[in-house]
Formats: sequence, structure tokens, C-alpha cells
Amino acid sequence: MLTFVEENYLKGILHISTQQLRNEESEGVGTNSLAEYLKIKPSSVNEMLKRLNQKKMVNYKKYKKITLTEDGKFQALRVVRKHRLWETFLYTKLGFEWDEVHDVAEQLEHIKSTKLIEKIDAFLKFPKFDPHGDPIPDIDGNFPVRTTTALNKVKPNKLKTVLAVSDSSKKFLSHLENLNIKIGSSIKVLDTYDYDKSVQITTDHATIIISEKVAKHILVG
Amino acid sequence: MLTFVEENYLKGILHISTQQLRNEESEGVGTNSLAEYLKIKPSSVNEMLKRLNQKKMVNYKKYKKITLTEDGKFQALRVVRKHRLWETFLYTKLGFEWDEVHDVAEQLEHIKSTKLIEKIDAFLKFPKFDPHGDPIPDIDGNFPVRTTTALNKVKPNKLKTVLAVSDSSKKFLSHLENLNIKIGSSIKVLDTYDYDKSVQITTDHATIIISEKVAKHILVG
DNA sequence: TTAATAAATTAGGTGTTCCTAACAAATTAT
DNA sequence: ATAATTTGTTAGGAACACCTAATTTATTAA
Repeated sequence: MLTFVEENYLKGILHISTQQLRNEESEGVGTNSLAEYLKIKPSSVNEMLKRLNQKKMVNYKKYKKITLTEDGKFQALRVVRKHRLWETFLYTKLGFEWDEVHDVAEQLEHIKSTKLIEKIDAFLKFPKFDPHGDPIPDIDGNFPVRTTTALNKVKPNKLKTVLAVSDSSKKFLSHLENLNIKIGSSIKVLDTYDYDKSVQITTDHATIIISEKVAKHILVG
Repeated sequence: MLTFVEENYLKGILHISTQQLRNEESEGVGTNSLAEYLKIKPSSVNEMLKRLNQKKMVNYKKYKKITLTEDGKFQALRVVRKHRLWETFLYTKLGFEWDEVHDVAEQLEHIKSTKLIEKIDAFLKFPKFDPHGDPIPDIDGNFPVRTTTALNKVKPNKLKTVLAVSDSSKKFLSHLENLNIKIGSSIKVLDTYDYDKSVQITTDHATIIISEKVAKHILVG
């Protein structure tokens, strides 16, 4: 049985390696990046990695990059599943705001009860994506597949729907709130300006220009 | 901010002193009884009591009985409120069984988010009693009042409703399940037998004889 | 290729929460 | 009132999860 803290380490390793895949960076998670993600010191991480290695949750060799074992990856995916289902519950059933669900889900994801999370899944009618549009892995750890395009790569004059965001920070989410953009919003790209790569779009509410940085984090399909 | 473990100590002290009040025993909680409740050794309890005393959560003096401070009692009541609201949620919204809710609620009661528990309260339409009929304290720690009578003290031939049970152990709850008795069931006492104090009753399903021990733990009104 | 820098590790320490074993105080029974 | 028993406490130790400071290994730059 894993502790809360151990679960967070596994989740962190999975998160960083997923991030790396997306950015086509070199694979393998380092002590320092994991420490930064968990907001603790590298020496603490090092110690835990030895324990997780003993428990056969990670492949650890001195001075080498870390990877998850089969078992470790499965455990991490279970935590991600729980996190995203709880976020969905908080958002759709309890009326939490988009940018409030994360912190509470960070606690709820560690509740140990298979029955509970499966009941929540059924209660929510088996959602495939959470309030940020992130895919919810099923009980075996398989993700639903869906192709999305970042808004700065979309061809003009096609009506698109916002499916997800690739930045779930409070800052970004409340910025989108201000722009009246949320999951499910319809957006049409009018033009992309070469000068600063900013994008002119029409939402349900207005026609506005957004920066490349914002456009990159809005995923449509 | 209290840890999970500290919250459990406070809850334990509150639970034992409430139990004592009901049985008109002497007040004040002892190290050993608390250790037994928490399923740990008295020496561990002793150590924690000193910490909780420092945090002004309990009144502790060497070799004397323990009581909660105002603050400690308030904290304990908050945990009880969360526990009973979560039990109600599991039972009424997720379809958990009567005897399954306790263990999961033991974990959920420690989630730190005032907003979450108040949203759950509203989602459940502000219930006053949990699935075992136990009263749910409000946000200020006040219990709803209600008079109940143990089934072995009820006068014959009056139609009564089961409001609560005073034993929430799995064994007792599944015994009641077998007898087709649950919260809200109607019961009429036909006779009380002097020989062994057993009680003959009519439920919605049958006329049966139950032992004094069972009758004592069924509270009606 | 060596020097500078970055990343990873070790050594030693802290607070929390548990333990066993030994001991002290309080209570109960004779 | 003293002895026996119960209850509560202390001492010392272990696992977990963190820390700082010092050191070692790996990577990058001159």
C-alpha cells in the first residue's frame, strides 16, 4: 500500500515524462526536475527514489535518469484517474469554478477505495474528459483518444470547438474566464498576424485578438 | 492546522466523553481508553496529549483525566460534521450500503476545504441526520435536537418509526438488514417478556421476537 | 581536454507518529 | 492500611518524510 506522498512522487514522474513526450525532449526524469515539481529538495527526492526502487515502483540507478516500472505507471495512472474524476465531480455536481477544482482534487485523489471512485465514475455517467479537457484514463489505465489542434495552428474561417487547455494554472484559467472562453465554446479563427503571431478570433461574445502564448494553450477540434 | 492524526485524537476524546454522558459514567477521558479507541499503545497517546496540550486543544495534567478545550471541541465537531455529511452523501447519492459508509467516511472527513463540505451539505439539501440516524452538527457545532426512545422502553401497541441506532458496528447493522429493519421502518411493540426482557414486535414484513440487546440499540420516535 | 557548471548523492539532523520495556502514581481489594 | 492491580508516564528506538551542507559524478563550455 502506497502512502499519499509516494503516490505524489509517482504522479510527478508520470507528469514530467508526459510533458517531455509532448515537447519531444529527451526521456527520463531527473532528481532535480522532480524535486522542483514536488516543491521539495533534491536530497529528499533521492531518498524516496531508493524506497520506491525497493518497492519496485521505479527503475533507479545511481546518477541515471528515473523511469516508472509497469506497476509504478499503473499506480500513477490510478491517481490521475481519481484526480480527474474528482475534478469533474466538483465542477459539474458541486458548482466549483474551473480554477478551484485542482487544489481540492489534490487531496481527494488519495482516498483509498476502489468502490468509491467507480461509484463516482458512474454517478458522472462515465465522463471521458475532465473540466480542463484532459482525458480521464479508464480503470485499466487506457486514455481515450482525440485529436486536438492548438488555436495558433488552425486554418482561418473554420468553426471550431474548445476541447481542452494545455495550461491549467489559475492565472491562465482566470484569463480565459475574462475572455469568455471555456470548454465547449465555439471559436472561429479570422486571421493570424505574422508580425507577433497573434491571432484574431470570433467567440460567442466578441471578436478579439489574442497573443500567440494564449492561442498555443487553447486546444480545439 | 491540525494533522489527520491529531483530528482523530480529538474525535476520539469527543466520542468517548459523549459515550460516557449517555451511560451516566464519570466524566474525563483516560489515556488507556483513548488508546483502545484509536487502536494504538498508551505511550503513543501520552506523547500526543502533550502536543495537543501545547496546541491548546486539550486540558492535560499528568495522571489526570483529559478534557477538550473550547477550541479542541470545536475542531472535533467539525470532523464529526464532515464524517456524517460524507456518510450521507455515500449512502443517498452513490448507493453505498448502510454498513459500508463508515470506513470511507473515515478518510473523507479529513479533507481540508470549508467550501467543499458546505457544497456537499447544500447538495444533500442540508440533512439533519446521517444514515445511522446520528445528528449532524451545523457549521457552529450545534446539534439538532430530537427525542428518541430505545425499543425496549416503548409502551406496547403504539406505531413507531425507527429514527436511529445506537450501535453502528457492521455486525449489528447487517443483523438489522437480515431482520428487514432500517432507518424509517415502522415498528409496533406487541409485548415485552419479563423472563429475558426480549421484545415481540411487528415490522412491515413480519412479527418477530428480538433480544433485549437488539431492542436497546434501536431508537424510535 | 581540461575547467567550470550542473545534477545527483551522502552524511547528519529534525519533527511526527508509532513502538517496547521499565517505572511511577492512583485506585481497588483484602 | 497495606498489597495487588490498574492506569499513566518516561526512556529509548524505529520508520517516514523532510531539511542543510558537503561531496561526487556527469555535462557543458572554453
